[in-house]
Amino acid sequence: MSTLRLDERKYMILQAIIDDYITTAMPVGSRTISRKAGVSVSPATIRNEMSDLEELGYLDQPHTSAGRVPSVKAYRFYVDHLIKSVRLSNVEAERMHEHLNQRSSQVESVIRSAANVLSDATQYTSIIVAPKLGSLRIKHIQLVPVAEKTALMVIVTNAGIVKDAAISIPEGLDADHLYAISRMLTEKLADKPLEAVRQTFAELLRDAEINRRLLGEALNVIERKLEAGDSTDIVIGGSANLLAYPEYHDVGKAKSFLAALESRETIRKLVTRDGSMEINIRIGPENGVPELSDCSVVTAHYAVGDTSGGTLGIIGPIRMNYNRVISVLDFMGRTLSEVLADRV
Amino acid sequence: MSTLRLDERKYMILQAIIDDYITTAMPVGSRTISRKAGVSVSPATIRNEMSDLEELGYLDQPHTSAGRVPSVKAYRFYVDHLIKSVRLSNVEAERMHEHLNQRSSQVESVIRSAANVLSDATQYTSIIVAPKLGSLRIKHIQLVPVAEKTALMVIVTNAGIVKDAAISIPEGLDADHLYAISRMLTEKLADKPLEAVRQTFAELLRDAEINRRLLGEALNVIERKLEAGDSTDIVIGGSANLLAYPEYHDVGKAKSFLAALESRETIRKLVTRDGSMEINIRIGPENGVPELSDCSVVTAHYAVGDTSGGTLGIIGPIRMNYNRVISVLDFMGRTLSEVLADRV
DNA sequence: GTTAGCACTCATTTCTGTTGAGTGCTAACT
DNA sequence: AGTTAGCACTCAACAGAAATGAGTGCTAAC
Repeated sequence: MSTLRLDERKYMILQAIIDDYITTAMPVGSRTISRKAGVSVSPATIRNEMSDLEELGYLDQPHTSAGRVPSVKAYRFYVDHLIKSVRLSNVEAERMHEHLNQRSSQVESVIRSAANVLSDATQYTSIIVAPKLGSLRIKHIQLVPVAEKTALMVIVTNAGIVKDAAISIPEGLDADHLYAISRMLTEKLADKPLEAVRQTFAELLRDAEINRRLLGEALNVIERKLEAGDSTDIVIGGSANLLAYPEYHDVGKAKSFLAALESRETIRKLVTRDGSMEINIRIGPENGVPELSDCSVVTAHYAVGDTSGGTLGIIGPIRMNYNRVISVLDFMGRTLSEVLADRV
Repeated sequence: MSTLRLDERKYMILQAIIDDYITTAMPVGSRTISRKAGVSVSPATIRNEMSDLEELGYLDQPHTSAGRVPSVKAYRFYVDHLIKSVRLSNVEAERMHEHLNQRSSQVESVIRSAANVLSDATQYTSIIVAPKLGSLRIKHIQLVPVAEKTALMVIVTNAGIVKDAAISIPEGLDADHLYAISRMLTEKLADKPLEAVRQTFAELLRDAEINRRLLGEALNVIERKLEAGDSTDIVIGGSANLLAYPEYHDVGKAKSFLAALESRETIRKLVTRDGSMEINIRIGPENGVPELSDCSVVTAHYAVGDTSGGTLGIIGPIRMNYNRVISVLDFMGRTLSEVLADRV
């Protein structure tokens, strides 16, 4: 017996099976495929091919007398070789663009609408991570006393993103002192990227005149806030969308999916991307979160200015419409970058 | 036939039925009640009483041969007359307290954990609205240029809450000007409540030296941000929790519930409270949101300092455990006020 | 006023056969 | 050698039918 290989016809059949399964969620039988336009062989022949594809690991059979279902390996092959980029219709592109633009120019709010647009357009669940602030620059720092021994440190960056954190005030520093320190920090740190900030701090700490406790705490806050984007900056849209699909008609599954979505930690793991590929696709177990091993995650990237950016993504059933999702993400990534560009 | 009245025994039976239905979600039959401790009459007698209660509108019968189910009117009566406040166990109170305290002192983050604690403790869905800022005081205002013609206006209030909004810069104002204006605004507005702010602005606008366009826009932003708490300040916890209850085993219902939760507008309507009652209970249709007419909403209030505060609430099935929910909300309201107190 | 007894209702469960989509294999055909 | 028709076989899904049982309402006795 000769070694099985994926010839031209097997490609075609595999693609037909996946396409059909993506829209119907039902195991695909040989007749269905042979009836398809462009296929001119009998069901029996298809069956033989299917049998080969199964042996090769591209198809699974739920039980003897059901049709075939694509395996994870099949989807992997599909997105690697069979994806054809679909252009969005102009009218749809227009509508998405509009939805993003009409809102206030606050970054937070743009991202929130983007999540809605994304989940509406795909009918899956969308995830958007606010821009990572690492390579952004500080515009302004202000220490504002809010209580006896507590001040609020407010950091404004060039992308118009504001971060704040409580910081404790050492003995003997009054409001005027804080004000002076704010001015000094703003002056020294303005327009510097994070790496330079650290160095500047090192220099400042050598200066005996300045309160070290306060400075240390301040640096700490800046690093924490700007480097490892903290937990407030993830927006999820359309979490209920997936319930429309038959794979979630089991309430138990629906519940565990939604519960997983509630953990910021899980989401963060999901959208952490390996490569710097334009579009990142993780199919089923590939996403690394066991609770979501029957979901696929597709992520893309958007830019804020040319220094930094964030991630946008879609999470849906493994049999998701990858073609469409990729097109939408690609378009949205660009649109988002565009809309946020004038914020920098 | 004498007019039907709710006598002592009917009270008891009604309460028993509601208690049972709350835990089992199954129509309650006469045998079940007569077997209960403290009841010493036969099922037949209970049936007669039930029949009366049904005529009075407190019970419904899904179909002839099923047990009885409490009506909305019954729940109303229950919460108005039959509620007995349950004290939380010390160990539980302790645990909740701990969960709130161990987190960072950022208001946002405290509220986020509070939502989680609340939904965990009740196993329903929790909603927390960040403090309304109306009666808070401004601590600091800073205009930070972020782009050619755009500045970010950052407002820090005494509760340590930071609000920001983009604002356009009129021609001919450079960074130094903005800085001066920030100083001036901070000086004039610091520690003033919103009502006084409006007046101060009126005075400032009379002063010809100051740029009116900018001031007008600034006032606008302040009012919008501080008065009608904007859409970013609602946190929802445990939205998946309700799926565990049989009333949501129908995926359609689950979906429409979750979809309703996604609309900030809907939520805002839900937590807008009529009276200034300590605890506000709206049963089923009483909550005013048709999509959620089979949910009950219980809300309470927490304080930030003694000037202002926010709302915390629970949304769950009509047959929710009101006793427990009320206790938890009451405790959490106090705890939250306590935790946030040192922020002012 | 209370309760036992009984006929009746009706959702739920269980069992049964039936249907039909689909497979795998074999033998004939090109 | 690859393709296809034919056929026996598998198995989930559907549809009744019968059994179950929780529950009611009514009546008559206590």
